[in-house]
Amino acid sequence: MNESVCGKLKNLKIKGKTILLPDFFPDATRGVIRSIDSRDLKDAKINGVIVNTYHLLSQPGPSVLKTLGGVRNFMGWDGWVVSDSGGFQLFSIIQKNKSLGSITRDGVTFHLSSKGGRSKYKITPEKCIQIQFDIHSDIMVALDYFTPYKAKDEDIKLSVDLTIEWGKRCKDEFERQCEIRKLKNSDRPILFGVVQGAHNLKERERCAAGLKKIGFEGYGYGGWPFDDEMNFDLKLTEFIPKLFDKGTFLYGLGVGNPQAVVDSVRLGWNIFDCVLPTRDARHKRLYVFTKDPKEIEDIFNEKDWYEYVYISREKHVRGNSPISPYCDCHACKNYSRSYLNHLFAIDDSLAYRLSTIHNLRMYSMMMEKLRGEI
RNA sequence: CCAGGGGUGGCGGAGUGGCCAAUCGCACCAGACUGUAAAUCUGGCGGGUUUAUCCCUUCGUAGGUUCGAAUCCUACCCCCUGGA
Repeated sequence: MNESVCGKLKNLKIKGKTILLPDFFPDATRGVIRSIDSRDLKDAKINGVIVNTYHLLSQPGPSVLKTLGGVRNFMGWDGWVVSDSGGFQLFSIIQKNKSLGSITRDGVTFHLSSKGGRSKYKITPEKCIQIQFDIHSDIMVALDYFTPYKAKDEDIKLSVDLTIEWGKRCKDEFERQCEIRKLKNSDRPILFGVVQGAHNLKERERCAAGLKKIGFEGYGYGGWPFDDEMNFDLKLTEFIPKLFDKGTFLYGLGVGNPQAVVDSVRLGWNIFDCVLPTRDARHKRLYVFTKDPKEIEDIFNEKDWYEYVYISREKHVRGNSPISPYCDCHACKNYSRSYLNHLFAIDDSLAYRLSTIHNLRMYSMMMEKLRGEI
């Protein structure tokens, strides 16, 4: 374990409350963790969620969120809320289909609403921050320019240039909004910048330096954190924290599967979000510890401490045991594998709910383990 | 008993002389999913091997026609729908 970066940041104070670190916040992209509600989230010991600025801009729209007093009120959630800038999906979708939008120095224009229709949206760095204030999130993300892993050098350079430029505009707008809203220091959300640069370490370094100069309260892992073989890129994950002072708040955007989260915590990252546990749940892939997490002595150095259960397999039709004997989630406490298998077989939405609750509880237990609570 | 329709791989259901070991769907098996265009997608799914526009067995049963039959003919068995 790298003691110089690991474990330095034990908590983060925002708006007078404290986030215990590390933690994992699942993706409530559109203001909901698909198939479950805020109470389920709380019961699964989830402390925070990340919502998406672009998706919420598209629906329900900032004025609705403003009227409702922010997304927390809107979704009946009293935990932490991170708002992602929307950069990632905009860029990744435009890269898949160029007709869906365009990118200029001023911002991103996009022609697809979350309804599937063809409304037009333009997100500039300023607008991105304004909407995040309407969302009323605790942690905000500066608009960044995403590049895929295999990006060409010139694209990487452009992405770093614009990520820094937009970062500055976001930061300025952030300060302006705090002023307009007369937020005291204890009421302010925090804003972090995103380190781009793809696989190019020099560009990563340049991006980190540019962002540091602007001065954010944290920094995110941008881009696609995988190597050529689609393995989680540990080299990059280790490299980026070294570009910042010890104790800097670091956010692993889109990270990751359980092993990637554990590895990233070891390397100094503090908060994570990823669609995997919730999407996998809906896709019938459940996560289970291979032994009681209390008995995992050193999760950073152990292997095979978790595995998948493909719950719709025929072998679970008569499975009288819970998904996991080491799990205290609503699904494991009250239902058998057999029942869950049945719910999937008949396509009942309860299958998605119970599976999602379970996978999220697995993640929250993993985080408890990483915080040394169990 | 008469008339009509039909029996195809675990199931449903295409195919109606060669390109058929047989479209497709379901089920089943093995996977993928990483700041959510995703309750989605990929591959396998008769057997064998020298892995190939190869061999064997298979489209109710038994014969037949044909260079060649799931496909045509005959008989038989079974199912469905009307009628006595």
